[in-house]
Amino acid sequence: MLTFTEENYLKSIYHLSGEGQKPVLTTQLAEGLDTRPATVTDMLKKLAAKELIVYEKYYGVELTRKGKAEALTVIRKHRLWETFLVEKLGFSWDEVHEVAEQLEHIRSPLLIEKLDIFLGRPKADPHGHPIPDKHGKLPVTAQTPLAAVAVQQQATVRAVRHASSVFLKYLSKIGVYIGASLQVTERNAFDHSVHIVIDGKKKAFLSREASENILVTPG
Amino acid sequence: MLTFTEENYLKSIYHLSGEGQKPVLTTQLAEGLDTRPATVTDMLKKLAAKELIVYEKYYGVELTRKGKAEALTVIRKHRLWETFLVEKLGFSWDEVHEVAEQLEHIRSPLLIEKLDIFLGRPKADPHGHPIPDKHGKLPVTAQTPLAAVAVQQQATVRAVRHASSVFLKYLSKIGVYIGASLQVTERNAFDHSVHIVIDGKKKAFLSREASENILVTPG
DNA sequence: TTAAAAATTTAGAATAATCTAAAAAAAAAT
DNA sequence: ATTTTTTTTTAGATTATTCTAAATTTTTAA
Repeated sequence: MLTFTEENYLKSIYHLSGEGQKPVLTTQLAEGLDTRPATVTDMLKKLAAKELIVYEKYYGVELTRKGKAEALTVIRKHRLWETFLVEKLGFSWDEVHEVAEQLEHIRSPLLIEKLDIFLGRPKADPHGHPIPDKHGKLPVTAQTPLAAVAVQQQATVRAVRHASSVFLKYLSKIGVYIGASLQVTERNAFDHSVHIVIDGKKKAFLSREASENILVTPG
Repeated sequence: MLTFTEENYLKSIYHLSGEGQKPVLTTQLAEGLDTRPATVTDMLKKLAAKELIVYEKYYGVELTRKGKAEALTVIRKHRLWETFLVEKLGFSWDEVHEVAEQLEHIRSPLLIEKLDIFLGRPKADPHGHPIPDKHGKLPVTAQTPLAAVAVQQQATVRAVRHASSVFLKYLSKIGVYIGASLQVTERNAFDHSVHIVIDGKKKAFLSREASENILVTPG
């Protein structure tokens, strides 16, 4: 059985590797987990001994099939709890992360199954992030950043990339939400900032950085 | 800030002392927390240093005002979560304890407040145990064990004393539940076992031990 | 009231997770 | 192709929780 710390390492490795594509470096993990590289090295040895990761000294770390499955279970729990907090308890999307970081470690397969049913087997959390099913399968989605949408094109908001509290609060303030219909009315050639119209009514201005972090589908 | 272990000690001291009446002994705690007396002694020193308990060597331990407040917060969370699991997720009353033991340690006053509202500010959990309000105040109830109810008297089930899984399953099987109307039709003078009628329909037989653990109000 | 039994504490050690400082390896730059 | 810089690992400690075994204190019983 894994400790909370071990689960956090696996989750962090999963995210930093880009769903398990590229190897993750010690310093990246130290940064992401707000700890020291030496601490990370110690933990990597432990996770490798448990066959949850493949760890090659000085090179980096990758998840094994087993490690990836554990990571996806934690991510599933995190996203289901976030959905619960917003849909049922009335949290706003910028308030849920810290609480879900705690709830994701609760151990009870029955609880997660019942929660999933209670929520209507949601496919995505309040930030639009896909919820893995109980076998760790992720729904595939073809989303593009708003930054890549051509002027005059219509698009629907599906997710946000980095769900930091300040970014989410900012989006709420200007009227951007999951499901909103956006049209890019103008793109500044100099800094790639854009003017948008939300739901055919509200106008807003977004920096390139902001538009990179809003994921949409055409139409 | 308290660790999970510290919270469990405070909760255990609260329960074993009978809501803070009598001092609790080292061995009692070791028994209740499934650990060794030596371990308990170590932790008691730590809790005393934090002024959560008054600890007198060889004599026993009592909660301070601060310790009692912490214990009641954990108990509040435990009972709210149990209520959620039964009322919203469809758990049965014998399945909730272990999960609530984990959930009770989640730290978020906002979460607890929102959960309390979502559940309609319940006064008791699925076992009939009173839920302290956010200030640690417990609703007072005048409940008596079924063992003390006279023959032919009518009574309503309000709570169970020891909510062990086997006992709860057994009660469900014979048809006893919180809110059920009971009548004691016969009491055996030898072993104090009783015959009861549930809701004027179902008949059942209960040992003295079982009837000691069912709490009722007259009528 | 003294001896035996039970309960409790102390001493010393183990495991997990963390740290700082020093050493070693890899990458970047001259 | 060296030297310098950066990254990573190792070595050695620290804190929290737990344990066993030995010592001590309290309680019970002869």
